[in-house]
Amino acid sequence: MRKTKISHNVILRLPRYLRYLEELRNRGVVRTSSGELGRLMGVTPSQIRQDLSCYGEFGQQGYGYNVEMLMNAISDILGTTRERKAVIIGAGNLGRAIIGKFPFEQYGFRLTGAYDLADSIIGTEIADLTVRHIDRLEEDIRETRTEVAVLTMSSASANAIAGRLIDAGVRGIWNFTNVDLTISSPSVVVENLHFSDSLLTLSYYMTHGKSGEQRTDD
Amino acid sequence: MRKTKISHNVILRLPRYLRYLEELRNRGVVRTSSGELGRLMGVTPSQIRQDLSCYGEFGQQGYGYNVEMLMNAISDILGTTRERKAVIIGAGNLGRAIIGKFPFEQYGFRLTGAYDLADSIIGTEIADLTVRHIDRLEEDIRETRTEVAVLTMSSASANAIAGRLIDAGVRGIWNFTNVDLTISSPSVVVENLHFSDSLLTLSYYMTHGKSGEQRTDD
DNA sequence: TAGATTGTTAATCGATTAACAATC
DNA sequence: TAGATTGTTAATCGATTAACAATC
Repeated sequence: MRKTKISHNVILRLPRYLRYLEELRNRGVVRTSSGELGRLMGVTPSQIRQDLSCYGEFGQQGYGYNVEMLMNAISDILGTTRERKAVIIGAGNLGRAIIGKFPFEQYGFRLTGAYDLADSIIGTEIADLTVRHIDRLEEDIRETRTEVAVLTMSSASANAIAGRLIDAGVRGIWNFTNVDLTISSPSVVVENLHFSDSLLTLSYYMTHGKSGEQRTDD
Repeated sequence: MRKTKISHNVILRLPRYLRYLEELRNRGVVRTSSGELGRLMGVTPSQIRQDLSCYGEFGQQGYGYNVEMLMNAISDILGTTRERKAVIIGAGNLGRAIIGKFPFEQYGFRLTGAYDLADSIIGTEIADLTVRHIDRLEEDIRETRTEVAVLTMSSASANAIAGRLIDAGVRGIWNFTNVDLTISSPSVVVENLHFSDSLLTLSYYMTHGKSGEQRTDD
C-alpha cells in the first residue's frame, strides 16, 4: 500500500538502506531479506518492510529481495536517475574538497560551475571547473538552467547569496554554512549540513554517555 | 521534572536552540519566551518547554527566559564547558578546511594534532598545526590523552583507523567518511556526517516535493 | 493587581514493532 | 510440499501538542 504522506524519518533511512545494499552487492551478495539487512544495519525487519511499503512492493515472499533490483528501486525513489545541474559557491578548502572528491555523478548531480569572489582564486582550475567571479552567478544559472546550489562559502553572506540563487531559478540548496537560511519560497528545498550541530551532538553523548548509560563510580 | 531517558530528537534540537539564542543575543535581545523562540524557529512553544524540562528549570513564570542564561545552560548541557583534545586524520582539502575554519574552541574542543600519510603533506603547517605521519598516531594520542578524533581521510581506511584510535584511547569519533564505522566498544561515541546521505535527502525532496506537496499539471 | 508565561500533566497524534495471512 | 519471507493490518510504544494550575 502506498502512503500519501511519508514521514521524514523514512526518507532519512533510504540513503542508508542504499549504502548497505551497495556494500552487500560489492561483496557479491545477490539476494537478501529484511531480516538479514536489519541485522546488518541494526534496525528491525518490520521497519524495513514498512518503509519500503510506502513506495511499492519490491520483494517476493519466501525469497526476499534481489539486491541489485532493490538498489535500483531506492535510487529511483531518491531521484538520482534524473540529472540535475549544480553550482558551488565558495571555492575555499571546503569547496575544493567537495569539487575534487565528492562523487556528484553517482547521485545524479552534475557540477557545472564554481564561484568565488577572491581574485586569487578566480580563474584557477579545480578538477575540470574554472572558478568564476560570483557576479556571473545569476547569468550562468539562467543560461544553463541550473537547479541546485552548494553553499560552501562563509556564513555571513549565505542568506544574501541564497536570495540571489532563488531569484535566478535555483530550486534546491545544499547548505554547508552554519546558519539556517531564511527562505520564503515554499517550493525551494534546503538541506543543511551543519558541522557545528553535529559536533555538539558528539559532545553531548560524550558528556552524558550513550543511551542513558548508567554512571558507576567504582 | 528531569527525565531519566532523553530522546535523541530532543538532543538533536539542543544545538539548534543554542544557535537561535546566539542570534537573539547578537541582536541585543536580553529576554525571550518559548512563544517567541518557537515562532522564530518554527517549532511549538510546548516543545521547547518540554525539551528544556528534561534538564531542569531555566525560566520564570510571566517573564520567560534570560537569553544569556539559557545559552549558558544549554552550552553546559551539551558539554562544551569541558575541554576535549582532538586529532584530525586526513589533511587533504577537507581536513585543511576544518582545521583552518572550524571554531573547535567555541565548542570546547582543542585540535592538538593532524595526521596524514602522504609525504607531500607531512611536515606542512596548517593554522598552527604541523601535519605528522600517521604512524605517530597511537603514541601521540596516548601521550596527550586525546579523547576525540576527526576522520577526514578516505573512506577506505576508515574502519582500520577507527580501530587503532579506539585502542589508543579515543572515546569519540567525528566521522566525515562515507561509511558507517563498525565499532564493538559500546562506550565509544560516533557522530557521522555523511555528505552523500544529505545530498540524497535533498535529491528526494526535489524529486517528490516537500511535505507531500500536491502535484498540479496546469 | 492583571497579564504573561512558566513547568508539568493529560490528550493526541504518529511512528515503530509485532503478528499473521498470503504465497513464492 | 515445507520453509521462508513478504506486505499489511493491528498493537504498542513514544513523541508532540494542548491545557492549566502555579506564580512572577
